[in-house]
Amino acid sequence: MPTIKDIAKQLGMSVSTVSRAMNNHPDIKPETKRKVLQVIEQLNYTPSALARSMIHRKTLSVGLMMPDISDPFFSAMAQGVEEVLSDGGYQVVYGNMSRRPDKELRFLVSAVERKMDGLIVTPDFMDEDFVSMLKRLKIPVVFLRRRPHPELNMPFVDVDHYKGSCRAVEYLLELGHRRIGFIGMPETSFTGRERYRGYLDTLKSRNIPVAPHGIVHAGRTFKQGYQGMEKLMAEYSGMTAVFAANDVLGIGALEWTAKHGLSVPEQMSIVGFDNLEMTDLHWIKLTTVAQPRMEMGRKAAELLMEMMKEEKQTAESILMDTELVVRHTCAIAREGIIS
Amino acid sequence: MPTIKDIAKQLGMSVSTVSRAMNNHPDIKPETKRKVLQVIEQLNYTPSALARSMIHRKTLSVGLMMPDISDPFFSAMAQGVEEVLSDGGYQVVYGNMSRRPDKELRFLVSAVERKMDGLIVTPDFMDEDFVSMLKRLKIPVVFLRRRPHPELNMPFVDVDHYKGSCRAVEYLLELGHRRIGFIGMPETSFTGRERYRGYLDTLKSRNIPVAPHGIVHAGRTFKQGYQGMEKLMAEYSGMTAVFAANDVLGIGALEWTAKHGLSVPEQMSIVGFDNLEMTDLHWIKLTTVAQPRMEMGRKAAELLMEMMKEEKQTAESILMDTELVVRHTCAIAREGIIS
DNA sequence: CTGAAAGCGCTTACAG
DNA sequence: CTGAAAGCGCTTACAG
Repeated sequence: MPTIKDIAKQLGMSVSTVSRAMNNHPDIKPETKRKVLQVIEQLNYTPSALARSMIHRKTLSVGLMMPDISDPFFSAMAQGVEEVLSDGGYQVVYGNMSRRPDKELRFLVSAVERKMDGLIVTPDFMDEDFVSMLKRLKIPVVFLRRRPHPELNMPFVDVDHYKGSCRAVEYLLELGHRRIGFIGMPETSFTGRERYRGYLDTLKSRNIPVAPHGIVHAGRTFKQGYQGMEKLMAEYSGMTAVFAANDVLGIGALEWTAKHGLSVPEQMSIVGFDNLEMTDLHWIKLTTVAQPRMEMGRKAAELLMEMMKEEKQTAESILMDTELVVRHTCAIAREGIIS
Repeated sequence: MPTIKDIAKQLGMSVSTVSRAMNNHPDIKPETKRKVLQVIEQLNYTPSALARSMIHRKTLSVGLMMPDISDPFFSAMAQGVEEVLSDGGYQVVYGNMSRRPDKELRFLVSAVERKMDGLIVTPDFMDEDFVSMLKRLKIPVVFLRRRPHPELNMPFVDVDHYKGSCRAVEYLLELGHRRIGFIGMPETSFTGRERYRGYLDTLKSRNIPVAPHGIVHAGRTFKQGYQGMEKLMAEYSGMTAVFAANDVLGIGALEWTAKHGLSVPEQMSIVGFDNLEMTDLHWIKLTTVAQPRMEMGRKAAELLMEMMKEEKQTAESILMDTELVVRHTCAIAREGIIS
């Protein structure tokens, strides 16, 4: 690969002149510039971004830390991030954490070694090491679909899980349901807790008793949703509706009803959360709460670009709204208001 | 951020000594090394990968060009790539092409500017510019789920679409089907053509006439699969089975049967291709052809690492096998052998 | 074992 | 307008 020296030698000029020609500096004779550009073209020369980065003290690269890119939820966000960043001239260096804490740390180290200009992170483990590592980072960081540790003065972009969850439960209440079961994600996750809180608070605000037997913290898989539904059916008598804290659980619950001949929505209403692609399949048509996935990624990227441009370490967080997507898994409660 | 000079100054040593201490060079007094490491720790110094890369002439980064990361098919491959590369000490710089030719070109330019050590590419557009750009690249490149242009002496990792497709059609033949419809992807794609060829050749090899009305080149979406099925049902009389060239089309076809009360597999057998997650859903259970998605990504990464290590520009391509996954959408032809 | 010097491929004041 | 020189943050022969 030719270097700037080769170009200069070929032309019998100094490297400074060649440099000026490529960076369209005003102090250069048009004729000279033309000649330089021609030789550059001819020799197929591409300037080294490494050398430039050393001088300019920026690399035009940003790191994107994702738990699991093969999860459609994250890949949509990643796409949003990539689109706006690449339009802004940045390269995204993507790291798949496979939900392992050591990889998260390693990624941060790599980010400082490689002098990345900014970071968008969706960490699963915010332990001490991670937080302290982040604290001494000198570059802008935005959290995506995660909330930063309180000690970290960093912005986030997320959806209002609590509000979305309240809306889902309200919808069931509007349909006349009173005995509403809950199939939740692990309580260890922030998201899981927020959605659970929405369920609880909405029932309480309407003075509807919360039934301990109506709540199961199942997990994240189809199977766990299925088992959760099974448990609720066995233990929560009179239940006419279920709020599943995410679509995968909701679909698992639907599988249970399909296998056991319980008709949805006639005998059982079900609402999910996330609006995954597959919820719109003909056989599923799950009523659910949509999150603007790609849009979140975009917003995070825009926020980061702004921070990088203005060299700010923080900015206003963005809490986005969810939307209830009504499909075919909910109906008016047959027994009317039982209370 | 401190530099190596700061460390040296702090210790009253030369930068060479500091450098030797970090790179565990043998020519250094253990005591000195200890001191250096201590100050490094204390000042929280991280050496610049940029500076190192300039000297070593490698960046330990590789580019990954993907058409659309939000497609579960590609995201699984990307994950496989990322896993082995990051274990090998490489950073993957991921580029989402959004199926746009200009982005593909830009990505290649960026790869040479940034001195990436290697490239894994899944291009959608292999036009002249792209090929000539690739031809003058001095770094190893492996094609993933794509075949390189014949002028390019580069290896690929892909699945044998033709064979997989033959197997699917053979399976239907074994079940006694003779009038087998085909819902295909666009003929412009290599994959689409290969799978089509498998269908054609298998029928021919059994001396089964190929019915022009039994073939529709639908597209890639659920809707196009649905419409494709509709067309076949209207035009290809006596059809008892359908081979859909990918799962999305197959599911679209299934939606048609479900809506029109045609029972599967009793009245109609359907086989897909890809083994997407959702094909295993309770309501779908589509018999299909599985590709080792993550494994393909892994293999491509391993191939590339080998090429980078041995500074070879090419290597043996890898053609992986598919596997027929039998689920619930196929049954023995009711009419038996019509022929 | 340690330090001074050259060099990786550029850019940018500073002279002229 | 152009060139020589210094410098970005490192590593690596080369002396000593």
